[in-house]
Amino acid sequence: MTNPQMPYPRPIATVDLVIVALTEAGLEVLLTRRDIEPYAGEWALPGGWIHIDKDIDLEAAACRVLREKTGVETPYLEQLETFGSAGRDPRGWSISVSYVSLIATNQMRLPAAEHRTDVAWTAVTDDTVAVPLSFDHAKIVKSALTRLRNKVEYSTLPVHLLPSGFTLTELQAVYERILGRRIDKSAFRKRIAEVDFVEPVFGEMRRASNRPAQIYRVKAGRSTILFDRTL
Amino acid sequence: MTNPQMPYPRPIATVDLVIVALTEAGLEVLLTRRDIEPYAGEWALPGGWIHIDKDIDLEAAACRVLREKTGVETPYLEQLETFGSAGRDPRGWSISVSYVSLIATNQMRLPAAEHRTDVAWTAVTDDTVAVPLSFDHAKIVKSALTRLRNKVEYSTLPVHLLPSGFTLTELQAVYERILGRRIDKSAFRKRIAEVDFVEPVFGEMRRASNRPAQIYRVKAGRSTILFDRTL
DNA sequence: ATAGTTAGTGTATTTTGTCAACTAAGTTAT
DNA sequence: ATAACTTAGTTGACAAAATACACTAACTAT
Repeated sequence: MTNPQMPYPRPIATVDLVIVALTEAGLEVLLTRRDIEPYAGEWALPGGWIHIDKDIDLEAAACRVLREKTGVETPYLEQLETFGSAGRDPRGWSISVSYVSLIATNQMRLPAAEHRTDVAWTAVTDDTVAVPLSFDHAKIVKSALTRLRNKVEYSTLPVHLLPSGFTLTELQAVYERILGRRIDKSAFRKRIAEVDFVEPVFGEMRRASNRPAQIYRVKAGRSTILFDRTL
Repeated sequence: MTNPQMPYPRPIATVDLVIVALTEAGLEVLLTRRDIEPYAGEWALPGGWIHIDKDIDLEAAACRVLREKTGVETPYLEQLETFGSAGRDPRGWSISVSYVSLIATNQMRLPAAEHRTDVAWTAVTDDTVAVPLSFDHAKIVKSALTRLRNKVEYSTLPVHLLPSGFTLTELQAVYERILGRRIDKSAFRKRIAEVDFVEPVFGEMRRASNRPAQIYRVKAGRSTILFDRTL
């Protein structure tokens, strides 16, 4: 820093979001089609420039992007990793602060309604989406899903992928689908009880042609808790 | 993004480093005294603007700062968290991409030689340094040390705080000092053997007035490995 | 009633962690 | 020389925890 009064040229600064939901098909990521250059017409993560006049901080910028794309107001939002280099954007040296957001499918004001071709949920396999992505967004997606899978192993994070009322069997199924392996029912319930982050909603039951299941909700303020050990 | 061809005003972009070493006194963090406004004369984390003409990417910028301050060339360097807001720097909306670096005390070309008053190692207690820090750097230090302590629990990360040859007892002592609790010798050695990341340097022994101890080194390419379970 | 299905719990077995003792190999004091 | 001391490194008994698997419960459909 020889003379910082003389301003250095500044890099481009953006936030990009990996918005994840779990559907029947598996994990899906929300993508948008770019309407301007560079990469016009191609798929990219929802994101945008930081508006230094409107956004009070990074998280506010990420929230704004999320609201604009999905209408979700109070999501699970976590900073992921920051990518910055001379080459990742043809317009010049750029920084992307990336965030992961988990949302329950039913929480959205359907941003990907059938007739829209500029927003789409895209299935993820092997931490990769099926379509090619602009910039280094494929790397960001991979980073997000690696982090997600690791964290699921020792946290209550998957509740954010479910609606507010759910059964323990449903919760277990979310863990199993993300981890890609079976979990023992009794071990799973023991762990959930220890962590003490859900409570039964008395009277509310999920009914089917079998024994009804108790419906649970997250205890106030305990939505993300880390386990001592892995599942 | 209404018209991104018209450039938005860009935030200030910097990298800041939490450089950690372990001395007899405990964990210490390297601080520098600022020579220019804002906060001239006060302590801050080593850091600097991203030079978009010289730095190829964020990690290169962090490496440059580390080299300038400590002379260390091949450190353990890990991206931590990115802080950005309208208010954290009086000069305007600014982004700080923070990194943690672990270095062995003896690896440095003494940046904090006795006669220098602009660089200093400062003891950490309770994830806080003893002196007040500029900007939001106290928050960055806290974030770094929280991450460090968590990660020590399930990774081989502490080797980076030791010189290249070390005994298992020395390695265990590093874990114990960071975690602040005793670890059972036999359990510790079992875990280290399982992870298989160190190997004995045959013939080299640490000698004292007792039974000599085998000296170990990190196996090539296995310097940072995660455990299945916690220590 | 009975069969079928999923919810929810209990238990035996195996695995893992804890604690403490033990042997090993050197130095130092007598 | 030898006994005392110190730290290195290993072993085994016991307690605690994870795992697998079976069992009981509560409903619907036939």
